[in-house]
Amino acid sequence: MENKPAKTSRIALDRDAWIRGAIAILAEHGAERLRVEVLAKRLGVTKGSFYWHFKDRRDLQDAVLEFWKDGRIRDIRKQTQTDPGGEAAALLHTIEVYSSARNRKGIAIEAAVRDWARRDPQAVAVVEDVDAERLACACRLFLACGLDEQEARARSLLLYAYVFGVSLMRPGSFAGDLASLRSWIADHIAR
Amino acid sequence: MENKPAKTSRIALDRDAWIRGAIAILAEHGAERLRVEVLAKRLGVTKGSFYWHFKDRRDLQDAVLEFWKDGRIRDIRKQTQTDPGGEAAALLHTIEVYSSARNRKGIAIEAAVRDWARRDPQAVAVVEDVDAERLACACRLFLACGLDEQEARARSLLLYAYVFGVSLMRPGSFAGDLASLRSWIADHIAR
DNA sequence: TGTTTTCCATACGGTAGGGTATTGAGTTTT
DNA sequence: AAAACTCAATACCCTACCGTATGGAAAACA
Repeated sequence: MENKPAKTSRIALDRDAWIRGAIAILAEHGAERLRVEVLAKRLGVTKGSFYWHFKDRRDLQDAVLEFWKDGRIRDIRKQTQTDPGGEAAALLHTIEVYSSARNRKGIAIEAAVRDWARRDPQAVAVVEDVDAERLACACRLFLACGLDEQEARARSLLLYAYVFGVSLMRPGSFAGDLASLRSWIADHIAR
Repeated sequence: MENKPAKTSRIALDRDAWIRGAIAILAEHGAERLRVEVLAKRLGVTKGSFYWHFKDRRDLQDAVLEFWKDGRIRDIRKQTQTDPGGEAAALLHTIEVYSSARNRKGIAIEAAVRDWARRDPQAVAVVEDVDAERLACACRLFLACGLDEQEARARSLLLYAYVFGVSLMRPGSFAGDLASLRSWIADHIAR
């Protein structure tokens, strides 16, 4: 009850905490299920608090989209930065990172946002910005590997389409040795 | 166009009509928004009718999934059947058909079902069955082209992952000449 | 014709959720 | 200490749905 250690005893929620909670719901249940009462319950408060931090549900949604966009753009820049000569390895690294099962949560969020973008113009804009940045980053690497502009663009598109596509599929028993198939594919995309 | 029961002025709905309407909603608004009252309104009746044809909402969902699964399996078999020697062309044809913007409605349904499968075990099972059939059909074509088992499987996986992935992306201005990029990619996948 | 079956309307109870208004308790500022 | 600010609880209204119970009209059948 009397839990008041020092000056930060009051563990007050800020906008960022709400956004993080919202993204967890997004990953688990999708954009449609991102409801303020559910989110409030998850954070252990009531929605009375929510409407202090956000104008309305739409306000939260926009904040979530911006948060995700910034994170994704920072991430792709980090993943694709390399010293001269390491571009080919960086491409394989990117394919690995983005299609890996290690990245389950990230993939779930990605899928949720992309599905969201099927009905929400704001989500469309964000996805377009993220895709543009990713394609540009990959394209830069391919160009550094000596490919011409056209082929660099085509391979970049193939790379990301494959990565997102495979995260949607259920290869099941078809791919007995999924790892080696992935490896073959990565080589085929990156050259 | 539709097979009406002869001289009856009463245009009674049957289970199939409900399923078709449900799929339209699925394409437009996603699985989460497939609600019986909304669907009933779309069909110009009340939900009193719905509960005559279906036990509950889940019953409709399962029927929709089965309907989609049957259609998709029939379609992939049709698209990939070919005379001996036409396998390579059939592969390009398949890529073209499945990633074409002409197929907007079908792609929307596909995306909705796959998103659905993130939370619904029944949808997972259906998607797995459809993917298995599609991969098998593509693999058959690749094998007929003379590839070994491993490469045939890898290319099949790449083919479908790419096709679904590209339907989720928003290349925007990156792909100035999207058509030629797609063409390059199709060749690169099919060889 | 009368009966049965088929399909749908109406009314109802119940839950989930969005948004607002109000109050209040803890914290910071004056 | 008083005032102001921050964050949250409560109560309330309203809409969207799910599922059920019941009745009724139109076909189909006897």
